[in-house]
Amino acid sequence: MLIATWNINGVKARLDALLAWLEAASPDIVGLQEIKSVDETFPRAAIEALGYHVETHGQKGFNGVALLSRSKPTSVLRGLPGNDADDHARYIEGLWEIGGRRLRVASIYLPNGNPLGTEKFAYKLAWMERLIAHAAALLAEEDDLVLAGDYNVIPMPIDVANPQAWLGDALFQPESRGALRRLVNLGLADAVRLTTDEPKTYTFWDYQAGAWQKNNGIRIDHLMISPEVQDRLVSVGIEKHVRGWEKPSDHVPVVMELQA
DNA sequence: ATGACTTCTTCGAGAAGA
Repeated sequence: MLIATWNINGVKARLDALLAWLEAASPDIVGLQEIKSVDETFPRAAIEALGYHVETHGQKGFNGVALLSRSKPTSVLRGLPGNDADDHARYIEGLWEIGGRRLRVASIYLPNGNPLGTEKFAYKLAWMERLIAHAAALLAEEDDLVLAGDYNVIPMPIDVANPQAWLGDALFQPESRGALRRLVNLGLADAVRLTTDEPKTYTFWDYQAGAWQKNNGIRIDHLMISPEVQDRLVSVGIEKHVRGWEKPSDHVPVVMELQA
């Protein structure tokens, strides 16, 4: 079974790339972020034609997350619990019952948080606290759990080509990294780092200043997995070649294989 | 370097991203 995450940076601008990647990689469950679409205009028909069920949590203009899956989820949660006043579409969670097991997969678009010293950074940190609280509740269920998404956090210096350049950025602040560690310390694991300690392992390259050509990247898209899923982990791959496609997203998919 | 790109708003320049 293949589970993936991809910040697609606009599902309508990226539809051809999405369809091509779904056909090539044939994932079973995909969490998308930054669909930049409302639910009504999400291009679901073209995706359904490839055999996927589509669940969206959209928003006008920016943000927005979705779950694509070979089988229909038995339930779906839209929005991260813990603050009814938060109207950003950044969280969708599905529950599947497959082969007698219960599997939860969330698609997460964690706030960017820049610039520092503004309410945007406070919102990021508060959102991370809500995510930690919700993850703790989910882990207590002891079902298979995957928190997949664009975390907008660089975990460690090894995960960035030029650490010095990010010292003043919300993605690399001690508070952001500490909150990510506290999420992991609940019992989740970063699937990429369970399988490789290779440096220069990135998931995002800026459109600007030739970042892709220079491999000036960062690793911010993560598959965070519960102990039950860790036990079934076979392999993890970063679909780096997708960044070289025509009209690419600035992020690439991250995929893991689990034992059936 | 308040830059550089890119998408979305919706037809033009601004917001947002990372």
